[in-house]
Amino acid sequence: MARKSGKTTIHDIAFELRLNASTVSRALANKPVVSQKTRNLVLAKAKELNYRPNHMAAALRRGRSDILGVIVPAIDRAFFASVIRGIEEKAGEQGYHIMVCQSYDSSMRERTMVETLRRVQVDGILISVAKDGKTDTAFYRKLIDGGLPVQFFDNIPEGIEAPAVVIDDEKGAFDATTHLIKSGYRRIAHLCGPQHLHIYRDRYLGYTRALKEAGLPVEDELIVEIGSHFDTSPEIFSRLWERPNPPDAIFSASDYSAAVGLKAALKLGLRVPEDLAFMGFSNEPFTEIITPQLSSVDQQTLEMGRRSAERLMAALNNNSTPAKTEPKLVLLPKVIVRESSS
Amino acid sequence: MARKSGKTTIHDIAFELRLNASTVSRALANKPVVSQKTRNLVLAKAKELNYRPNHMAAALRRGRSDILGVIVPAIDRAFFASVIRGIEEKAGEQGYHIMVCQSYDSSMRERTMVETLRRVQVDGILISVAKDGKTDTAFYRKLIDGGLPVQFFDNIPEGIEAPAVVIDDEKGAFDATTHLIKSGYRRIAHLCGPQHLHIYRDRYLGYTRALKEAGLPVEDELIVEIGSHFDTSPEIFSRLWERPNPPDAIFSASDYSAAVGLKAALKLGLRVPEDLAFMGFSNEPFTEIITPQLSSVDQQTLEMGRRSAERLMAALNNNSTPAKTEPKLVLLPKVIVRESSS
DNA sequence: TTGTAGGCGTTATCAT
DNA sequence: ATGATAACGCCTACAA
Repeated sequence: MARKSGKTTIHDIAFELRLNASTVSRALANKPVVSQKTRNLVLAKAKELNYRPNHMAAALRRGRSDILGVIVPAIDRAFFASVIRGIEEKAGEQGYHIMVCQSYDSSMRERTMVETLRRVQVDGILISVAKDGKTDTAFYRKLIDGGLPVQFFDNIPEGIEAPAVVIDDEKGAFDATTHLIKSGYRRIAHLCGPQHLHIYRDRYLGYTRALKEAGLPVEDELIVEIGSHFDTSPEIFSRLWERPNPPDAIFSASDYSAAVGLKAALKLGLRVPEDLAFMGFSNEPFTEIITPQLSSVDQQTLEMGRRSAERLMAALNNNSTPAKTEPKLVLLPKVIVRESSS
Repeated sequence: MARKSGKTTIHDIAFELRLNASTVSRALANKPVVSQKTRNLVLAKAKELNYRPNHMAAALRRGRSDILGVIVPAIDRAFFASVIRGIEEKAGEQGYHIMVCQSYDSSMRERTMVETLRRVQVDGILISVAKDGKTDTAFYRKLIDGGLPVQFFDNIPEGIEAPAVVIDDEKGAFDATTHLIKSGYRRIAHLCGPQHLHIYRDRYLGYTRALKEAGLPVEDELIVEIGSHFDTSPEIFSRLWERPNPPDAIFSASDYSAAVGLKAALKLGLRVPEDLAFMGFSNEPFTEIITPQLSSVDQQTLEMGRRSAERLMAALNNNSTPAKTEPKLVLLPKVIVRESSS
């Protein structure tokens, strides 16, 4: 039994062994100085008393918490859930814990969360920036200059030198569009996301570059902007289809919009992919499940999480800003060809 | 400027104001004793020095961390991602943080995670138990008796009195099956999950009860066990279909298996739901997106997360074991009728 | 209303 | 190889 009623501390162990707390601390920390005999005694007594180290006390003393903060717009979006999994995996391997927050795509809330995480003394923060277009670049610049290790991923603040892990949206879109062209499609429409976000702009650029490199015209009337990632109004599709010269393929910046379009097409009696091909973006879990399966662009979410965590932790160990030399790591997306564009 | 180079502490504020740290502490904590004048001074200086409270230090002193541990099999499964969102929402509202861990459905790892979370001094733990059938009931009994507030949700350990939030799987299955019966289907097959898990056993029981109450026979050959939640081998479906007297509806304990079966049915030229109806379980995001849309049973995931968090925090505030009086909260699932069973 | 002092549990720096 | 002591930053009796 420990002396007091509460939890066992190193003092309890020391007391019972007629040792000093510091010796116990050293023994537990496996410092080479302590004698083998003492170490065994301590270890045995620790087990006997059901000792459980108080991580917070140690953290306070050492000045590091071994906790990483993670801020994403929403935990329950497949993309982020997967990235977080990757982060947790890698963090766990190195004895770090993660504390997850949601910004709900509000930049203001995001800043609040950053402050909150700092109070909790996280050693560093991983952020996928809120997509409300109100990112305060100055805030993040100050943050980084202030010495807090920050690692961005996915959607990153523009005009700022900061470590980041992103995927090459431009190349993903380029590859996807090129695949459609090589499959024989010529009038390829594009459902593009809000252009104030670089990820959607890049997808748009990849799309147009693919057309140009293939000698195909870029036609404005084949390009439709969708409200958001989750814009699923069938009207978008019909607007395209009711044109005199409709497209023979659709490359959407979002799997959701692609799926809705696909459904609308089937309802009209069109054959997919013979009459109309579809290509989405994100490789959402449902793409394999719908009929026909939706071709898409995989964003390497697990990898993104893993690499982000690795880089942040490396920076913490080197006691330097993350990846000062090569601040931005660009992952290569992968076109997954399925039934909708075979 | 703070005295030393590092972060500002209440001592820095006190020093500059020729006050004592305890006064600063009280002012910051909004204790009524401090004079308005002093409070204002402190607040102003705090802002000026960019003071940020060290939550860990306070936690160490007060003996509570305001951190809740969460253990789930996998963060990136839609079900858990959604529950976690609910937890984070509610926790955040009351100033709690969450620390998320994955058990990867290994009971051993789960126990390790519990230990790890305790070291970090979480105030309580929320757990959805690993589904490898190796749950160590004694471990959890000791845990709870030891005074650590634990709140289970979803998959809970059997044979143990512990606070839990679950959904009524039996009723969900009953309602789903009854819906099929009322829609005119008579030979309803069931794809059931591993029966050593109570959630799947309950679904099976609900299914059989519905048949019995409707005066329909329970036919063993219409019941097929699938390997896991994600078992998606089309053979399962064909095995059912190749019988002399095939089913006219399928109630699956998993949306994934239902979707695969649905796809196989369409490939065979069957009309859904005219020739064969489908009903899944879980209301996965993809159910709305596939064609035809899959009917399913919603599990109130967000609500489950919210209520779990609420109950745990209530227990923490009352300084009592969570919901001693009504340990198990049962949420009601909801049948969502879509095209596959209209 | 404010100051003093002690301690939360650990670790790091001395000294022995 | 071990012990004594101080400190991490905060909170809270108790005293003034």
